[in-house]
Amino acid sequence: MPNVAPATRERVAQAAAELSYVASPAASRLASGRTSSVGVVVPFASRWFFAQVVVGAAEVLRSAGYDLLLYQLGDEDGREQFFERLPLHRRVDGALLIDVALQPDEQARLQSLGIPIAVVGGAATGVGAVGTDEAAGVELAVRHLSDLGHRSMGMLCGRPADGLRFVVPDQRRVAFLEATERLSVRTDPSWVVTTQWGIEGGAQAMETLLAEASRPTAVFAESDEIAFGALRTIRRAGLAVPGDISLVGFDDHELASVVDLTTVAQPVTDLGAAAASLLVDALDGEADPFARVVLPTSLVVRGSTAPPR
Amino acid sequence: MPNVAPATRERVAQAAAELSYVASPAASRLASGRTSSVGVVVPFASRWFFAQVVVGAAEVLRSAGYDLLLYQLGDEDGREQFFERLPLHRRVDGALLIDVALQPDEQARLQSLGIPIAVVGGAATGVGAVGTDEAAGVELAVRHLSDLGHRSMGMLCGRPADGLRFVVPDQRRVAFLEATERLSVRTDPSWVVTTQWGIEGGAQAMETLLAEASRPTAVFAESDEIAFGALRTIRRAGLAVPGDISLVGFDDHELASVVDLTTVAQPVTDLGAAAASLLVDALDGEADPFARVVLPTSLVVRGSTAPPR
DNA sequence: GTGAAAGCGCTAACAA
DNA sequence: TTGTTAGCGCTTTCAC
Repeated sequence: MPNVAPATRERVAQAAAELSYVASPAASRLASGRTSSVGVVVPFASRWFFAQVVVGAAEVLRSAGYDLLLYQLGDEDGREQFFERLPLHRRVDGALLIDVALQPDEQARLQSLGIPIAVVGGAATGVGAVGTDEAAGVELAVRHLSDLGHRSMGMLCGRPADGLRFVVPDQRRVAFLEATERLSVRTDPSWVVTTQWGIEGGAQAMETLLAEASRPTAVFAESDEIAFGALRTIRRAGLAVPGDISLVGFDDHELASVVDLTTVAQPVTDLGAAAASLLVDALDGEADPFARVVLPTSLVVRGSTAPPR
Repeated sequence: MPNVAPATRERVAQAAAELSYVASPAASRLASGRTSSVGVVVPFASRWFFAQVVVGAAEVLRSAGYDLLLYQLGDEDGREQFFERLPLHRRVDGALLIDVALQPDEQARLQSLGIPIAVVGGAATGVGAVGTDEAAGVELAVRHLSDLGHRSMGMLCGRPADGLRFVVPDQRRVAFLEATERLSVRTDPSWVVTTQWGIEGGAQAMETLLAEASRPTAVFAESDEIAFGALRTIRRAGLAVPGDISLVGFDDHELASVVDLTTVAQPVTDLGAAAASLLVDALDGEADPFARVVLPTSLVVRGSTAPPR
């Protein structure tokens, strides 16, 4: 309605507001084919990293006028069901996957939705992708320890329960092996232990490592949560951090400061915001829907690292 | 289609599955007036407690066939906008509010949606409500300390940033005062310090408490996250836990075991699941939509409490 | 019990 | 430009 006096327009808008009239989303969706909502898919909604990313995405989506439909994959069964039933079908205009390593068939299934897709972590083709510079971050950790004088290092890697696949863990393990080699730091296959993701996993992994005949003077944990578990094991074993073992994590979890953990910080909320922006731009047809964004990491030195004895 | 041979019915279903046909949600919504989705409203999606509750709710909602629309209030501005614009309007069949202390006008606004509502934490009338037995939980903490021989106790309370209102903090503070009185434990207004919610808030609150001329031998923190911050301050002040001060938290946060914190555990995920069930039942017209569920707490004794010196 | 038809409340294409 | 109309794809009601 272009030719309407501003005053009239204002009054109409006001009346609408007072009656709290809003166009029926259902009718609008049916007629236009647009849902004004995007699906955000996470393996586990409660894990710190995912929750942070969701927050970043939520803010961007809200101000762009999109509703946020949250889907939690959960265990392997849930994951299969998700890709089989595709509950996003016809319900969202776009999808945002957080740290879900897409198998080829899963990706094909997803593409069959015919909607723009963005991912955080991982690098599927044909989708927008944002992530942190994993290799650089890992190098930051290894170099820090190396600079302190550590010549032998181990690593604690996480493998999710129930066979769920992620992509970031592999990237970090590979980066660790490359960085140690580049810096001529000694490591050993028996010092790179993989267990279940999370605190309990980290605790177990460190138990395994401590049970080895020899052990490194420093340990890099793939995530702060794994490091937290490792910390618990080390302390319960009567050893001191950093006296007996230096420990570095990855994430800069909000509790890292409480346990005085040196860690590689990544801009977690920004990851979600960036991915959501990518998606929103793609939905507006305003941008390369297959863009790739890499965010930087930084080292936060706290009290869990020191020169070796 | 009642009179269809089972075999035929099966074949049709299979064909539908193969073509991955699903009824258009938009059309279905428009025709039926039902959206098959519920709105879940949280102050901050990334805080541990809220994320846990959302997970509990998500699982129940998913298996009941409801989509989960996530709304994050954020700061006071966001909250006002939410209640003014009511973005849930005509988009959801029901709403689940997590720890949002409803002002009378806000509740009225919400009721104007004309949909079933359930809340976690707090006890608005005319809605389904689930919560933990706050008073009993606080008593558990105070009694534990009292049993250890502590005759003086302080408390660290959280006040959210930006004037956002919650209801649970007040309940816990009142319960603390009642419990200490009942057990003849000494406390003091200057020992009950309220600051911003969270780790940093807890750290500050403990600084304030340590600056007092006299101080209690034990401290109860309203939440584990506040306790984590307090722990950091105590350690940085060169004091020992539990040597100099005993500390008890509330929640049984997944990291409580890492810092060896004695705490009052509450079934966080169950809260979300119970509230979601309440809502689903109300939507099915199968239950009292104003039901009230109270879940129990339990004491988890770890290493942050001991008899006073 | 079965099938046809009339909306649900918008959007978009079209005619005026 | 502006107003009109034909769907969008279901659900539900109402004849049959």
